[in-house]
Amino acid sequence: MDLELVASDAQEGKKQELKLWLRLLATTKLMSQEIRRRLRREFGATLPQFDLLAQLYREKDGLRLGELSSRTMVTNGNVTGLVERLEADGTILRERLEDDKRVTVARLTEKGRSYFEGMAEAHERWIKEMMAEVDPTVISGLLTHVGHVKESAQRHLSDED
Amino acid sequence: MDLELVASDAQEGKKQELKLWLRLLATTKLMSQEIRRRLRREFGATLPQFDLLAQLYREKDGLRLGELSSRTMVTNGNVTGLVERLEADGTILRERLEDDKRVTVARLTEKGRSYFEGMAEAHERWIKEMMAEVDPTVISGLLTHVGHVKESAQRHLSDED
DNA sequence: GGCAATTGTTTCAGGCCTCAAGGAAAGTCT
DNA sequence: AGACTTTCCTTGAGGCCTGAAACAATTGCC
Repeated sequence: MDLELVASDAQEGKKQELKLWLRLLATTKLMSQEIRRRLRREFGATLPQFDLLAQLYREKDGLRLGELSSRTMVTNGNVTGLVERLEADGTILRERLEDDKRVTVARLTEKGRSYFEGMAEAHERWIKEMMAEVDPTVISGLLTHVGHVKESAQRHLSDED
Repeated sequence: MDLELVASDAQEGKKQELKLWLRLLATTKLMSQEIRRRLRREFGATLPQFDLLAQLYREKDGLRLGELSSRTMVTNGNVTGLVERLEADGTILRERLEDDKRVTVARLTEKGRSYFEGMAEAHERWIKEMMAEVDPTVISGLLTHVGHVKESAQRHLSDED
């Protein structure tokens, strides 16, 4: 094609990032609303709870609240409340360390363990169902490219961490 | 490579959708936390407010709350509160229609208009900055492929709409 | 016209979320 | 030891979010 088209492409391309961002946002919002709805209906759970339980599931010895907070990208203050509610209905428990009485460790109970397994199985099924019409090649392409976006974003945060 | 590898690839591929989902979620969470932080610091605004204002910006005659709700993917009840707060600090105003007194229309004020323009300019800059290290080709590939994911998800919701 | 169903918004309870400020335990410095 | 600083968690105010129930105005049906 000619220079004119290249030029207009370049201009058109200027807002590509913004469009991508809006589309990413809309897509994850759509999907998480659906997941939320189903978690609620079928398990009486919320997405943040599911997320938190998933972290505890793979750590038999439990995690300190601070670790939980950074792994789930949820603020400390918020973890406190989440953990309180989950402890109240017996899916996890919480105890202070003897060595260092500042830290609290949360751990899945047996009940919590099997409860989570049921949810995880359903959750994975739902995701596959929602992405059913997307070509597997496209999926793995997205996996690496979304990874690039994440890494780029990570390097451009206000304060480093 | 041989059959074994193909087979193991196929097995490996089984959780690709789940991985992609988690990565999408983590990426948008990371980016929106950053955007939120900056909107707050530099404009005293929140992301949902920005989103809502963006919709009103392109509709000079305003929008009914129901329209706002579906365009921003925010529930009706939530729109009520958002609109109340935005009206309180004078960026939008709200009025009932004469023809149909059930409907309320929200519209940007002049103040709101220029306030939003400032934010929008910064917002776009931030997005480009965060995606700076991603190849433009990759960006446009993502744009279409994330679109596929969205469409697929849209066709697999519990209740149709 | 009068009653029922529908549409558009608000209200409410419960949970999520952030930032900022508080308190308690452990480490550090002199 | 006593005072400073840091680490880990909790609290509190303000806002976002959902689903369900309440209300009000409009439309449809007889």
